[in-house]
Amino acid sequence: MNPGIPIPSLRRLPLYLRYLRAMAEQGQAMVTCTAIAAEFNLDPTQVRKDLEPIEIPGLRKVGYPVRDLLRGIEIFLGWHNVTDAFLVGAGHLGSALLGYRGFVLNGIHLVAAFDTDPARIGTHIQGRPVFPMTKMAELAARMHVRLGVLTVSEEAARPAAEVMRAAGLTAIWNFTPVKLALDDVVIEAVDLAASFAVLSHRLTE
Amino acid sequence: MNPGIPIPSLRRLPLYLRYLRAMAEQGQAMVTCTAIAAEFNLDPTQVRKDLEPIEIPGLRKVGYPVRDLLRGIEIFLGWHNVTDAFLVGAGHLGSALLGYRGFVLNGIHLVAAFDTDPARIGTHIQGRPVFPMTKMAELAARMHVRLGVLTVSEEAARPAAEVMRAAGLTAIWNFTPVKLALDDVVIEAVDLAASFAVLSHRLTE
DNA sequence: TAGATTGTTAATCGATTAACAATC
DNA sequence: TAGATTGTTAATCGATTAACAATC
Repeated sequence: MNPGIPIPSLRRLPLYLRYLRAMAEQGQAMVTCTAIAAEFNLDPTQVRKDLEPIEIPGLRKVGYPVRDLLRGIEIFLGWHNVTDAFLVGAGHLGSALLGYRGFVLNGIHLVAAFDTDPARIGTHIQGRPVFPMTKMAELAARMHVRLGVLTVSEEAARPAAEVMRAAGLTAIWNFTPVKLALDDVVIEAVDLAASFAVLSHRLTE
Repeated sequence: MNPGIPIPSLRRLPLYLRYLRAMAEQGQAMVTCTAIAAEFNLDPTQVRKDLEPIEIPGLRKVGYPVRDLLRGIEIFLGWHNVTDAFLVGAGHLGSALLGYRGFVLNGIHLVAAFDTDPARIGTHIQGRPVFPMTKMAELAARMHVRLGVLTVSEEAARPAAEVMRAAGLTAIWNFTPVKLALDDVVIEAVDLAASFAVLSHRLTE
């Protein structure tokens, strides 16, 4: 029924959020679409369209209230509360993500890691315990975790995703190059190869 | 004049390439758009449109020659030769990327890392030497490197990008959350926040 | 031949951009 | 009031999807 916000708009919201946080930090009370658009080289009308679903009314001639808009975006994205998440695959990339402090600004908190490697199981990485995959279902239920960040190798991606589904996780943030599709699980991929393809092609021109 | 390939098509090519490599591995000689489309849940017509700029003619009723198409995509993306690249920022994420073996399939070879931290400079990470930022220009010229992978912290992003530009790099693959824009430098961002926004919003529904 | 697939043109859909009214 | 900005509708643009001709 409701067509919802366009994906491109959704992807731009974190950009605006970062800017608004900087403005709030500086004590600025109001901000215009023109200013936001100039910052990111966008069309002011596009910014206004993007902000429409947030439903924070602007003041004509003045702009939008920084704090309200900031809060509105956080709530719209579900970033106002921190969501606990599991990390699946405690290799190089997984360990890097465990160490990334910026996640809390996006409402993510990695509470535990899972791996198949006996050498890693039982250790702590960046202060988070590493469990065997077999413990996932029990811990997901006990800790009410429904989001998993998948950072295993290409070969391990499909079986690991299946374990995550079986453990009751309902969302997977997929960092592997494998295109996953599972019933009843929301999957979003960070596609490094796609991004690099765009860069590479522009370099060959 | 030439409108060029659409970005969405470009981003799908690595997907097809992976599939074609798997097919070639299995010794399959021909592949149809229908099969590729089924694999990735896409429209067969879309796959055909995406493959059009590769200019490898298909055979009606039979499909496309796997090896030719595979090679065609590699050449189209510039992935048939390995491009040497610098890693800028040898922290958690940078170290993870240094350890990622899949890059060679995308034609990237990280030959050296750069950092400002004296504790890291002079060491090796994943077999690659870590140099001070001040050495970048000299080494870029000597090694003919023009691509940089930026994995520094948010705060360090702009100055680091400026050093890269000054060192003569012409392309930056930006893993920081900062939106960069530099004259004469092609920049492509891996936007984790944008990706997570899509996932988060779907979870709030 | 009949059927499946490529190749290509047309129609549709959705996002971006332009135009402009409302108004503080 | 005049000018700047929001809010909204219309036009444009580009990508996706549908239709169909060509042909192996």
